[in-house]
Amino acid sequence: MAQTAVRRVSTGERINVHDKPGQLQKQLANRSIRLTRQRRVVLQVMDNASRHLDAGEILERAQKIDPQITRVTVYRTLDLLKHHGLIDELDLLHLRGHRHYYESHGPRDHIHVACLRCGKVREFESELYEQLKKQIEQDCGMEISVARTEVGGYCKNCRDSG
Amino acid sequence: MAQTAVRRVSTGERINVHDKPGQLQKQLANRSIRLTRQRRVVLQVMDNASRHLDAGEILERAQKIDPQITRVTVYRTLDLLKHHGLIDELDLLHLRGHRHYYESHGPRDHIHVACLRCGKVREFESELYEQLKKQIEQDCGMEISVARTEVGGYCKNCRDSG
DNA sequence: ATAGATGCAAATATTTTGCCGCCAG
DNA sequence: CTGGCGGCAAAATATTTGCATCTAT
Repeated sequence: MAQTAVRRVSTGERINVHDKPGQLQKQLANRSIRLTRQRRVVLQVMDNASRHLDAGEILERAQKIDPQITRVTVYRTLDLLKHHGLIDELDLLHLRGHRHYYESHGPRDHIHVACLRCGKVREFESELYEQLKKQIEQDCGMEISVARTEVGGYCKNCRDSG
Repeated sequence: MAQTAVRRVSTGERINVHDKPGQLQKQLANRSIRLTRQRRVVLQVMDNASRHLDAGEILERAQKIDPQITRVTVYRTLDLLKHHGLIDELDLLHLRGHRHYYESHGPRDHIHVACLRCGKVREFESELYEQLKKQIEQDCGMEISVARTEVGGYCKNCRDSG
């Protein structure tokens, strides 16, 4: 059996830690991308998010910090970050409609495991997953730059109570 | 135009292993779900599709068979099929905007491997993937009912020519 | 006969675009 | 200074819903 790591939050520099000053912000600076006031705010929201947010939620939080930020800017910034591979875009199997969710891209890929009944989403890392990606690279002659896995099912709790 | 839609597999990999037409129709009948004229058409389109279609494309094809079918019915039917686990919903990493694509759910899960440059999508099956899902079920106490993996990268061809 | 489907139109939701003034570098 | 960025409004897409009517079973 391969080694497993469930919900590991301390592999090196996992993000989403309030105390750490903008991991994302640094990344952008490194790439000499213009850092505007609005971008700073969106980055801050992403860096501090402890769960997956959709564009609307990101806008909400951003406006609490700086009410001037508009929806359009949020979309444009998300697009920027996405194209630089700094955030991932998920839809969590469309559990709650056709929204898209965003999370800052950690150092290691993880799988999103969602309960179709209670909606809880759990993150899962596995050596097996890394192996699978290597296999794909070899067998398909591919250089993988993004990988996304989303799994839906019923958690123990929901099976018992329903 | 006749309904001679032959299943062409562009990636060299086998796609829908259910060679018999009307696999979906049967499934619905088995579940004693009302089979209307419109549903038959949408099912036929899905069964004969050789590539992933979005809602608009499904509507187009359906209307070629029966012009009376409306967009709304397509959405409602897709929803029905989705909730019965008979089709999968993908977004192919939003390679071409935020559309959603649908494919009839074969007997075995496969991974979608897309080239971010040329856009070619290949399907990939692996025992490793099956193991990974088992691992998730065990470690998370989950009963998995849907699993979706989409991978993006650059294929050999594009790396060489780019 | 009747629960459930469809069609139509309109409402929602979500994301993108054109244009112009403004600001970070 | 200046080219990229943000704001505004409106457009383009995408999806859902209310309601009257029709139909598969």
